[in-house]
Formats: sequence, C-alpha cells, structure tokens
Amino acid sequence: MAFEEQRSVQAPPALRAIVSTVIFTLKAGQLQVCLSARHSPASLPETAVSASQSLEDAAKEQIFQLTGHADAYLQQLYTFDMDAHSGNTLTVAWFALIAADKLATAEHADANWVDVLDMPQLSPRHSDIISYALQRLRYKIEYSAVAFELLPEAFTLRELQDAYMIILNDFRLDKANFRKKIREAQILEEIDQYRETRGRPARLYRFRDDAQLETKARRFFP
Amino acid sequence: MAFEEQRSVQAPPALRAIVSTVIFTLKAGQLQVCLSARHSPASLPETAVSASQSLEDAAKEQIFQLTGHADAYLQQLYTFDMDAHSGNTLTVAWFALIAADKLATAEHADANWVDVLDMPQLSPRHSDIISYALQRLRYKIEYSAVAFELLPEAFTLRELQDAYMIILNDFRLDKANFRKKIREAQILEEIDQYRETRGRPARLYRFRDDAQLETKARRFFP
DNA sequence: ACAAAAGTGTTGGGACTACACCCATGT
DNA sequence: ACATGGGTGTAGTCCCAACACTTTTGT
Repeated sequence: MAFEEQRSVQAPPALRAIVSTVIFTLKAGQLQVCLSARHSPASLPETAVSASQSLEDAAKEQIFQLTGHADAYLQQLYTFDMDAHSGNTLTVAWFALIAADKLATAEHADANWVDVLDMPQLSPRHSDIISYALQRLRYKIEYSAVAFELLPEAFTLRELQDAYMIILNDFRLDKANFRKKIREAQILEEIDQYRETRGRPARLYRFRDDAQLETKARRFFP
Repeated sequence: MAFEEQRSVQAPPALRAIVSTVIFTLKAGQLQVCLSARHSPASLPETAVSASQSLEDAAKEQIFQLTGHADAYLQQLYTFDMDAHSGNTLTVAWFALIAADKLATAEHADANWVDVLDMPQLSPRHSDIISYALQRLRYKIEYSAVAFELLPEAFTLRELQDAYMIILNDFRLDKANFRKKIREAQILEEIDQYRETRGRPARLYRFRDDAQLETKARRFFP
C-alpha cells in the first residue's frame, strides 16, 4: 500500500478502538441517559472493538448488555480522537433510542439512568459526546419521526407532544398546531382504545408501518 | 480497564484505521471530486492513520498532499466498517471544500479531479462514501453558508447562485428570490469592484467576517 | 355545576413563488 | 438600437402561530 509506514523491526504501536453508545430513554418526565454503573466515577459504557466484529454489532451488544434489548434505534454519531490521555485510542460514538416500557427493570443493574439535564460529573470527553448526541437528537426529531422510538406502541397525542417538549426542553408547543401537523404528516393511525385521564379520555394512536420516517428537507438557506 | 480483552500469549490482530477525504471543488461549471491518480483503478485517497497523529491532522495532511493547501474546510463524515474484504480496517471518512482558485495547478499531479455526476467506476465502498458526502454537502448548504468555501474571496451573486445550483443539480432557483434571501441573511458585504460581463457589470461581494455561518434551524416536523 | 383535559376552527400576519419590470454595458 | 446579463418590486398564495372555542369525562 502506498501510504503504509516503514517502521523498524518492532511492530508499530497498535491502534485501539472503543465503542461508546449514548442510550436515551424517556422516563419520569425526563430524557434520561444510560451510564455504566460498573465504573466510578460515572461514565458512558465503553467496549473494546474486536477485530472480528463490526462496529454496529459491538454497539448492539453494548446496548443489549445494558438494557436487555437489542432492537433499539441506533445511529452512528462521530469518531473521536486521542485527547491528552488516551493516546492512540479511537472512540466511535453512537446514539440509541429505546422506549422505557421495553427496559427490563430488576436485572441489568449495570445500567444507571440519569436525567440528561442533571448529569453527574463526567470526563470532558464523555460530556462532549453526550452533548453532541443530545444536539443531534434534537435536530433529528425536527425533520424525522424518531420520537416514536421513545414511546410505547400505543400512545396519546398528548404523550407524543410531551416527548417533543421534553427532548427539546421547550414547553411552548401549541397543542392545536401540533396536532394539525401530526395529522398532516399521515404517520399515525387511530386505535379503538382510550387512555383514562382526569378529564375526557384520550384516543390512542400507533405509528403507521408504512409511514415515511424522514420528511423531505425544506430549504431555508438561502 | 474493565473491557480489556484477555487473549492468549499471541497479540490480538491489530486494528488498522485509514483516513479518506472527499475533497470537493467547483471547476468548469461542475462539482468535482479529487481522486488519487496513484492508483488504478481510480480511488479515493487513503492514508493509514499512525498512532501518534490525530485523525484530523491525517486528513489535513492528505488534503495538503493532493492540493497544496492545508486550510480547506474540513468535516468528519462517518466511520465505515469492515466489508467483505477489508477485514479489520476502519475507514474514517471526511469531506473537504476548497476553492478552485487556491489549487496549485502544475504540481500535485497525484490529484485527478472528476465531475461528481460523471465518476469513473470505483469500489462500492468508495462510491458509497462519495454519495454520502454529496448528500451531506447538499444538506449542509441548505442551512449554512458553506458554499462560500467553494468560491474565491470576491464573487458575484450570480456566481454564488450558480454554485448552489450546481451543487444541488437543480437549476430552477429564482434569481430575485435568491438575492432577497441572501440579502436578508446579512452574510455578505459589497466590494467596490465589478466583474466584467457581456452585459452590465456585476457587483462583487465578499463574505462577512462576522457572519453567522449556521442559520438557526427552523422546525418543520412536527 | 364545575374542573380537567381532549380535541377543533378561525383569523391575521408573515414568508415564499412567480413574474414582470428596470438598469448598465458592449456591439 | 438591441442583445445580454445584472438587479429590483409586487401581487397572490400558502403556511403558520395564536387563541378562542367545543366536547367528554369524573366528582
């Protein structure tokens, strides 16, 4: 290979790669992130990538070990570099979304769920990764329908709206307009069930199988 | 470290990481990509990442070797995995933008610039990377002002509009409306110079130092 | 009857599209 | 004078935020 390095007899220092996944869920009215309880201080999960495994499989396995579920929504975020200490280690960061009702509770004591708006102290690297994941998530729900990945199979429009407001940390969404937009997007279908509330019962909806997950981007610059 | 692997006496197979940059420029009315002329068949540039160098520096060096310039706009794209053949090699893909007037011409014969809409046959991996880079570039110019990275210091509004149309491969942009939007964005300042044309001379503009590169995202879902 | 929450209709203003028009230069 | 391309104004349309309103349930 043209760019291969010529080193002396000694083998070159091997590169290491780590996978770290920011797993989000929606619980207790908060957007929560899964930290690894194995370490102290708290940290994101870290798994060394073996040569025989794909990055995505490594991330999936990491999610499975922490949540007991392997079918979370998963997307690659960014690959971070060496910082002051890590030398020649690459961190491939991912983010994942999983609905709270899928989380097995008692087992998986390794998982430590914390409010993304009230995190314990982390290493700067891990803080950066989580901030970036949050930014990407916020960005993403504005042009696609991924918020559903955080809700149970059946949900009310109010719950969907709450999900948006919690993720965006902005509680000024107008109910009527929100509903209109969701209706027009044609991504939901009604269920013949209702959720009991303190007032009028709320109709339940589910996400349509054939829904278009990504709305086409509308140009706004220029 | 908790996740470190326990292997036998033999060292684990080392991971390799490669940096590949999709370098775009705007030349001859085309959006062009830089391929490496050293290989045949044609391919994206590939540089092995050494343990002592950051990924970004490796990408910058790659750009310098092909273009003679190191200050291109640079952004990480995605990290690809092993495919059928590559075994345990990670490819960290980047994309870069460089204005055509900065490209030194005679030297750097390694660089082979080709129209992104009329590429030679490449490996599937490299085709994927370029398609993805193009998609990200198109996406990006709709909410930020990176198109300027592909233009010379001074340019006319028509040239800017052409840049948009070429990148988007959509030539239906309305002149008047385009100008209005650019004006409102307040990212340009006039220069007291004009470009000769076959008709009325065109005013030259330059990008404002204090301009806001990213316009705030407007929500369109929901 | 009233509180609480679901659910809908209307309206005024702002943004975008389409298109017509004017301006400055060379031949 | 006219061709060429730069540069601008405007009217109609569509979209959207704000807000008021109706409906259905429990107490």
